[in-house]
Amino acid sequence: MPTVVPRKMPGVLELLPRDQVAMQKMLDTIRQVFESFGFLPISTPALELTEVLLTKTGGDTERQVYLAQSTGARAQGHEPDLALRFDLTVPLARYVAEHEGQLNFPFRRYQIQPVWRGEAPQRGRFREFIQCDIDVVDRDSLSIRYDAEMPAIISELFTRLDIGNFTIRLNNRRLLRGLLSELGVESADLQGHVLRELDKLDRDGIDAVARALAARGMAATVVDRLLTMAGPGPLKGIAAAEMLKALPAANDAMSQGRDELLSVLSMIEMQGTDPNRIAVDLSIARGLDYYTGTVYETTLDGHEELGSVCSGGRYDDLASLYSKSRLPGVGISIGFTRLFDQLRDLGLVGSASNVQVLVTLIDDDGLSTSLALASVLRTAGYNTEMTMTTGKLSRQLKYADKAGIPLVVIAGEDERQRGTLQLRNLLTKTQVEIPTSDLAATVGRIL
RNA sequence: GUGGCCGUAGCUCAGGUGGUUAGAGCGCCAGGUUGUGGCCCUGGAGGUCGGGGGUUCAAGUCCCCUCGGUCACCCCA
Repeated sequence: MPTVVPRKMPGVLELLPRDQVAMQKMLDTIRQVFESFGFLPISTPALELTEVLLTKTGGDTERQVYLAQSTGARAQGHEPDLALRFDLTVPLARYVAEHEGQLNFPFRRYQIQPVWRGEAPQRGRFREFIQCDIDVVDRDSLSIRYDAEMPAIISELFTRLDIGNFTIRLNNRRLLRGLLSELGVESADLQGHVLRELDKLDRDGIDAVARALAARGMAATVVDRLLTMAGPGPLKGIAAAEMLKALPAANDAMSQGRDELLSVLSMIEMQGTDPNRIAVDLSIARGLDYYTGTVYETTLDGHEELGSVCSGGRYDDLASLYSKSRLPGVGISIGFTRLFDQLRDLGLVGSASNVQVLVTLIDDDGLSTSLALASVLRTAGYNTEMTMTTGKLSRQLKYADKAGIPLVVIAGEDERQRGTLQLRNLLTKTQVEIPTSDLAATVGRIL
């Protein structure tokens, strides 16, 4: 009698095989696009030393990190010295600093791995989820041109994923900081709060944000000027450039940020990226404050409520905690698990088997024939499953149907005497009798 | 970390004011004559009503505690 209820920790996504196939296809597409832009794969261990991972003791981050230790260490009363990675950026920083001497700069890496966060799980919030990250990291300085490459990658990626139209929103944190300091919002703490409120313009509307800012102690006139400049929403093409040029260059940060954004826009145009996919939106800020320049967010048109599905930005120094070298970079990240889960809810991902053919077994005398046919199909490159025990044909067909296997091979006594087989297509409900020697070629024609 | 809602078969849920052997749909299994699936028909398996305590002649139904799930906020992917 079972005594343990089979259940898993909340906040993890576990799929049935047909959905898992769809997920892997999506991951394959992402990887192919990353590689097509010349990014190299790396993989880091799930567990990092706590002294490495938890150096930036951000209060919230620390609260969400899963600590780990061996049972032996625990029995001896030691504090956990290991922790599960909560993102891919900190491990990248450690990786680059550790292997700096052997890497080829500018270093372009992609990384597709799970991360863990001890959150209160809710819809779209997971404790274990896959991130797909790319970053370009260089020593001393990194050209602004790399900032323009990111939207090209995002655009190619979401076009290939074929899940509808999307908008890549750009902003520049330097510009925002300059704007805030021009408005007298100087403290980094207050700036952080203001940027987070600005980020909510989309969701909460201008009035709610104005009230929230006023509650932070900002004067009404300042709030008004801020929302006038940052609040016109996403602007595309000429309108975006004109809006930027009309901004007052009140300080160095503002003019530098604005120039960076303008040059990114001009590079994007040169690359031939679809201009309808690109918008400038001065309200996006990204929560993380290690971004220093360009920032990106991507939303799916018509599904803005999902939030950003691909975000990133430019940072001044990736690994200041681990290395004396100055390592500026720019990168983007896809919260893949959330994206996949939401797309599945919206019915935007398919579900299929990766098994292409089922070879049935009608009677034991046909065992060697069926085994040979399955072998022929596999040699020809088709994913083939074979039924190993005889059973009613109706059951074998039902099995294939339920499993999502499109083709079924039937070779009973009659067919064997004729040197033929039945090839049934479950999708079209059609069936042809063909010579056994034609099997691979016929399957190839159908699939 | 703060606050709201919910816990009855594998899943989604019914079960007025407490009262005989707790139900439905879907799913699952087996049949509907010998080798053709998704439809239909018949039959079957499956629940100590999250757990513990209390009130009562009697509790899935009322009260308390506890565990679990879920949503919003915070923060984020």
